[in-house]
Amino acid sequence: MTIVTRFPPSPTGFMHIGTARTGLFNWLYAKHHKGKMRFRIEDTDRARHSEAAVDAIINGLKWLEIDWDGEIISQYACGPRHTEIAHELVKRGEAYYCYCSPEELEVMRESAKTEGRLSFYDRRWRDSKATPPAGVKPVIRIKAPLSGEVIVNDKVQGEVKLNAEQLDDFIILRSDGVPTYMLAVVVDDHDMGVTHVIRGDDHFNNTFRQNIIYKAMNWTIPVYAHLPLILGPDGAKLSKRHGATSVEEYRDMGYLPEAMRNYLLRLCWSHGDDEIISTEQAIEWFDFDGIGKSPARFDFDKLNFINAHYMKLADNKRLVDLSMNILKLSGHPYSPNTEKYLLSAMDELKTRAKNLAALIEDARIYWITGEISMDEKALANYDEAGKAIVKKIAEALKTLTSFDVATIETTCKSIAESEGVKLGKVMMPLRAALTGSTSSPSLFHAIEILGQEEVLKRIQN
RNA sequence: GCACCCAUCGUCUAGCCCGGCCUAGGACACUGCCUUUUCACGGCGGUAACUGGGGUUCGAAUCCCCAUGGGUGUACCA
Repeated sequence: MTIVTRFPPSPTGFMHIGTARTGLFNWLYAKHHKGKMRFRIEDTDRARHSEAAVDAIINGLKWLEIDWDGEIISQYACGPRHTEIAHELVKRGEAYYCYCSPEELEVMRESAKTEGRLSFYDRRWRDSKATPPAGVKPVIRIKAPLSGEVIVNDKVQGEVKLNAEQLDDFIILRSDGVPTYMLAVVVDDHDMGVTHVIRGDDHFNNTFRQNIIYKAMNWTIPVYAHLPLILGPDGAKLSKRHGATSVEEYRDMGYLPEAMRNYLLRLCWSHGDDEIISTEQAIEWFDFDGIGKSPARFDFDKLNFINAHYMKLADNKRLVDLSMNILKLSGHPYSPNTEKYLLSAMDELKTRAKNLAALIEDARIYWITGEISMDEKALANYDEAGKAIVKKIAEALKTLTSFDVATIETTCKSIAESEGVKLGKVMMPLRAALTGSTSSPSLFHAIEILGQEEVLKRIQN
């Protein structure tokens, strides 16, 4: 039997980090078992629907380099089939029409609340022979079991039992004829041949309800795996106030997709002491037994560490291209030679930064143009004595006939010696003059990369 | 409120299912030293946890119960 998982996001306008994690796990599980992952857009909410929102999800997935099998299915487009099944269920005696008004339901809901019951609908139309009220469009409700225990077998959570009293005869077809989510998911998953449902734990309670539909249709219940949720650093639901929550934000900060995958994988899943896990290894190792049961907090520090690791491994040209995008995104004016400089300096730059936005910041010496504005610390280094030293360096550099790292270094060191100061006393003013800051990559390298003419011009300014 | 789930360093986790090998391991973060033209990187160290209380047992992080804390769900949303 081929294993079929699914990725069913609802188009909200961006791709949440939790959605990405679920997608990754579905993808890894399918890959591990040489199965397939289907892609379905849960676009039944027409009010919120937009093509741009769908694109955001697709782009997010593509950026993460997660692929899927077959066409993208629109849940909305499957509406007629959902309706058909709803009526089929009525025909089979597994569902029925309910003519309750919103007011009636509100009364039931209130009394359920005061009595501390979870289910509230009193099933008054379940086996009613009464004449339906005129002019009322009914909903269709499923017949939930009246007593006993309902059991969900979950690959992560284990066997979970629920008393049938907790279950309502929930609505599967609204009065306007639009199917509900509960019905649509089951029908789509069945029609798409989904064998394994891997999703967030927030869906767990739905599972009991969805199984009622599976049973009523006599369909095979899929294997379930409910993943613990990803929380914010403070343990509360991950939201915007914690910082970036969408994958595109991480992309734009210059995180690498392979790093994102590795980090997300390690939330709620482990393989012994392994931390750095390539996608190939992940596919080989991924299975349900490595998934933990408790929710995990999103930790930006660890993501940074993982990203820094993958940046060191990444191809220089690729990093230059990505950095240029980020530089453009930042809106800073930059030197026309930036790309060339970055390529020469990338070996060093990529070992220093946690992400590409930080890399660009660190690499300012390679892109700044015009007058350099110094920060406070730089200014302190660029005092009268500093200025004098920088002037001396400029004069010395001017006379060099060979402009390489070794010669530049020797030149600077001999100036320090003749001045009777430590090398730092020479380099810091120069750094201030060249970068406007007190931290930068190795100046010897940078000076070589920029070239004699450019460096002298900058010192002049 | 009710229902379900979870509970090891600040964080991610190993160990738990099949009690002794656990004076609880790894990683991030933090921190000390080394390296160093700055800031980083890197190398070598350090601090730091079994939520509490009852059982069961010769023995419990590991099994059971209760408490507490946290999460999720409770729609004619998805």
